[in-house]
Amino acid sequence: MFQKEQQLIEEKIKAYCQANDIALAELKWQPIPFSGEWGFATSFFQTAANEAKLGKGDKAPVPQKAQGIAEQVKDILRRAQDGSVEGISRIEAVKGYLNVYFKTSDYARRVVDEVLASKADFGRGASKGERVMVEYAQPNMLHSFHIGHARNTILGEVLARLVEFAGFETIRASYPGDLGLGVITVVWMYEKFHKGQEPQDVHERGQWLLKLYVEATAMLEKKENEIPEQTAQREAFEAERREMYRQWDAGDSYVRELWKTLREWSLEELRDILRMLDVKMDVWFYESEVDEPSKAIVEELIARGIADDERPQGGAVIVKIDEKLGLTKEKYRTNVILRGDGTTLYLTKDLALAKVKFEQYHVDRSIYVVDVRQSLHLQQAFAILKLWGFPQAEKCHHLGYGFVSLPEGAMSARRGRVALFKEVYDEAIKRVLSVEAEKSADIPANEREKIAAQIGLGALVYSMLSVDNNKDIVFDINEALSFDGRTGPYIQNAHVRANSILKKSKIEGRKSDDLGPSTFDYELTKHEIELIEKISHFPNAVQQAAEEYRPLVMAAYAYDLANTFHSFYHAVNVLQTEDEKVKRARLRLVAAAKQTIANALRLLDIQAPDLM
RNA sequence: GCUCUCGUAGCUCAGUGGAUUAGAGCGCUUGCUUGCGGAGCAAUAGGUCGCAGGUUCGAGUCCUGCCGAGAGCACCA
Repeated sequence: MFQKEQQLIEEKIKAYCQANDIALAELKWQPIPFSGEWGFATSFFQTAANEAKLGKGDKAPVPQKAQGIAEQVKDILRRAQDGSVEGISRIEAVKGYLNVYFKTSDYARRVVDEVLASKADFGRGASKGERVMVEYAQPNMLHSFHIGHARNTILGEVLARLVEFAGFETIRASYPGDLGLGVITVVWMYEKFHKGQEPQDVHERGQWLLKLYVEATAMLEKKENEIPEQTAQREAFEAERREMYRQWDAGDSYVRELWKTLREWSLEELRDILRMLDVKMDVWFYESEVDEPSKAIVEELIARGIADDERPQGGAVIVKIDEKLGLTKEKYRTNVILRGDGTTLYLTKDLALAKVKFEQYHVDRSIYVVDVRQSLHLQQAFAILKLWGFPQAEKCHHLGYGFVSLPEGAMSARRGRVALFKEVYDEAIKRVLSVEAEKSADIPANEREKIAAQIGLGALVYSMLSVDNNKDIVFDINEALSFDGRTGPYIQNAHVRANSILKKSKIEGRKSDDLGPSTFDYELTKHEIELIEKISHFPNAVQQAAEEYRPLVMAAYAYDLANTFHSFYHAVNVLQTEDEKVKRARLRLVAAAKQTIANALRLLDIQAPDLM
């Protein structure tokens, strides 16, 4: 926000150092980390170290030398300052740092004016001229959507929002796993034992499919002390399931139709959950549609000498990745891209899909939001893409996320030991409603349900985002749905309070939103200053989160901002401010804070209600 | 055996080269509502940043080794 001033000063420092033969190191600017005044700072430690290495000047320790340089620079800037850098109040040299302070009123006005002028676009980055595809939401079909899938989907969506807002053209892609033996198992169970029994509600039906899977798994699993009849029964079922899978593979129309119907039920549930999470996919890649075309790329890779066909020797089609890359130490190893029987694998399909992403969607960067345990597979895929000659392979990125388990142990779809997203969601609403009944009796009942969903989801979503993506999570519903402390509702509450002040100020006589210009030409309190400072960092937080592909950066920022607002709220009573001019300025500051909190929450895929 | 991730307060986690004093939340202790909403604020207590070396003017942050935890390693996804 203050690049112009920074650049001007930087030029003067460079000119001075050049004239005085000082080996200036790169200037890294940062905000001055003390509250009370604003400005930017840079240190001269590296420069002093450079000087020391060259044996110039006295033998003073580096910190002392740095301080000396900072003082020289300060003097030269002060002398040149008259009118040359507008908005700068003073410059000082402290502990090897050069601190450049802004004029308080100018700084405050510029920050608040910019937020209120840009509104929902405050913090949006300039176009980067690159297209990014984020692939996420790849649940296995017919197994219902659990809390682990929710972590995936939330991370993916927030990442998509971040890169989009930071300035990348963004494509959201879902890749549901709609084939395989696990899927057919449910079809078989349905056809044999449950045809026509399905519930009508979208979510009940989706969850019911998971129950069929659990039932089938129990039926097909070898038990201890089986009597011969049981063994025979089990083996007969197993044979039926395998036969159905074979028929599906052969394109049998009856099995295909059944499969299509169940698959659609499962997709309906997925689409509704995405709607609940406010996720709008641009592209759907179904595993079943990628399967057949992916076989063609195997031939291409063999022809190019990247893959080795060992089928004549009774093997499979493999890629010796390390060898082809000329690596001596094992890193990517060797992997199979086509089974001996000619059927495809996960890797086969991912390679084919990557080709589609590059050639049909022209993506420059490709992000995969996938469980960390698949890290090696994705690294292998990226390495093969590189061998294949795709320059975009360098900009493929695996955003891995840690395993989500339950306090009682790992989730297991086949055992039915899962925390279903919809069930957690319903529980969240229930809990918020009970809090609402106590704290927000004045909110009309029909509004409460909607707000409860926003707050409940806010808690759940934030709990998924406030832990670094590569960390495992033990999903404890009481922690995830906590409303106190470092949580989604805490941030939402800051938004509600800001809104409450603005609303009340209008009721008390103000006609419109227009508060006139901001004039911060009074002595600002510490809390006002900290709030303005925090708001001004939002654009940087957006860029950092997007560049590092780390939703956590934004989650942490949003909490910080809310925390600063809550402190301000308690320390400064806006509506009771006597001086009209000061009151107006403070109201504009509150409006700017509300806007920035709303923008941050939007990036986190969390609603910002006006009441709660 | 090899590869990757991680080890920071009682617990759950931020912080990945520079500033007085390593930060939050939960839990503990104590204050604050006849004040814009207490889903809040303020204060107190709690840390040899796994261990040992090294690089650097400067290391929780980078490198090496060790210890400990988890994950992955060719026809599953």
